[in-house]
Amino acid sequence: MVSSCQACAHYRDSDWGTLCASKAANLEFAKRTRHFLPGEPVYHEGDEPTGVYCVSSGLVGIRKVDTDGESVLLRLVRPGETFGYRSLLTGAPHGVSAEALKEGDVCHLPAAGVHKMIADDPSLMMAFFRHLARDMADAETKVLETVTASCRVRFLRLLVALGGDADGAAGSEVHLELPVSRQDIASLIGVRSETMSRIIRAIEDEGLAHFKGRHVDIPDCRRLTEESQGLLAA
Amino acid sequence: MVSSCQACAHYRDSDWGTLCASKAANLEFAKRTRHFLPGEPVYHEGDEPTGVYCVSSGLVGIRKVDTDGESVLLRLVRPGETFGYRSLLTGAPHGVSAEALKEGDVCHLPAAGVHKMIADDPSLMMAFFRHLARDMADAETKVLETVTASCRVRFLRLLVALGGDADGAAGSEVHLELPVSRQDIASLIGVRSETMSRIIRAIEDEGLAHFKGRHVDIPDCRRLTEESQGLLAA
DNA sequence: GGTGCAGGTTGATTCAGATCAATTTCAGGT
DNA sequence: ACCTGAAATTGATCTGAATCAACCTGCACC
Repeated sequence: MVSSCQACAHYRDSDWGTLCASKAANLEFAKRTRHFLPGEPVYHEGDEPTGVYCVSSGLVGIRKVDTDGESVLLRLVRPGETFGYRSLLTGAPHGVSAEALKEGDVCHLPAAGVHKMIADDPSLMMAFFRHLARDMADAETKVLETVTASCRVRFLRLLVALGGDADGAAGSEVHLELPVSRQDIASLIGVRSETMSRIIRAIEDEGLAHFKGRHVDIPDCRRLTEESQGLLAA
Repeated sequence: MVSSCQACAHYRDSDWGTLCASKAANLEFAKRTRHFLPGEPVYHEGDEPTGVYCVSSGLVGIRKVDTDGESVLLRLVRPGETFGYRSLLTGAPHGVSAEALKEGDVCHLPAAGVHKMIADDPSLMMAFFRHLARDMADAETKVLETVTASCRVRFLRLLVALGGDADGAAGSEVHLELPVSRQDIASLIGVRSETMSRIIRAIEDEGLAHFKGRHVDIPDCRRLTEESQGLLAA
């Protein structure tokens, strides 16, 4: 039942993409794939690292919880993406928790194999560094936005980000799917779910986008992008 | 006028501490130390990386600016700490800016030398990874706090962090020095300077701490720590 | 078909912190 | 000492988002 990592659709641009085939053999060794249902935890904050994880299918969320139970969804981990490598490589307990947000498969690569591969091929360490650097840049942007931008703008920016590389042609229509529940979207931009409802209502009323379940229709992609830059002019 | 890095008081627990002496010789080679006055920029967001920097004395601030000019002080870089390595190693332009917050010296180590040292000794790469991992953990904590904690609590936590490893003995008195202006402290916790004034006033009135310029006296360290955990009970 | 329940919506109200505006304090320069 | 400009304080007011409280869904399960 174990499918090869190298056969994975995302293999080439994953963190493992630069490993030469012979060394990548370690990937398969001792790999364990487990099926997760929405809400199931992969690991908790404070757990000791046992290896790294790679999303095969579905969606994983990285969450951090405050002392008083309040939590924020820090980021999403998509298929092909590796996570949990930070704690493994520093040896510190996990500082965040990971949970399945959608049903899917997550692979677990035990510590020993990962350490061996890193020793064999320094490019892997570099790949993890790059990955972490990208996440760090996102985190920094998030801190800035949380402090300076209104929740409306933060949500619009999220939509633009989810819309991906849609060309910015004026009037171009884009369609996208929210990857998670509205509650989780709210947690992702750091607002209450009630507020999330209201934001969506307002955007709907303005005709900026149309929401139906997790379905989003954006009639004018350009206009959305402009508004997401912040509403300076009245 | 160039003093040796290995003679630096912070050398051993810096990112360079694990380099063996012979390899560390590259550190001195081509190193340039420059004096900075408060407010002077080290590099700007968008600049191409030219090497890494190490704070010899003084204090450096890492800042990120929004499209509309609003900015946040993301973190402080203290003497002995290296910064700017992220962009150098990923090859991407700087995503944040760095500026001197206090007068002092900052060393610049050109790209070539750094790459050579990393090639010679993989432990250096690992040290940078650890450093980045720590910063990432801090950034994640900051995101969570900004969303869930009041600005009062955020400030108290900053005080506790600045107080460092003061033992938690009840009633223990601690004295500390704010490293930067109140404006910058405000920017660090993501509030307006007016709000900062009011927070300090309130804390002063409660007798939690006494402020005089950058001088802070904390009569009961334990109490401060408790309050910084969030004010659950009324 | 109900029944339970998580996910989502809507309204009324409150409140933390921003904003606007006016001073006051303080450090540096001449 | 005096002048100047930046840093800090203070007050009045406004507002975005949280909070509290119902009330709708749709959908899994008996």
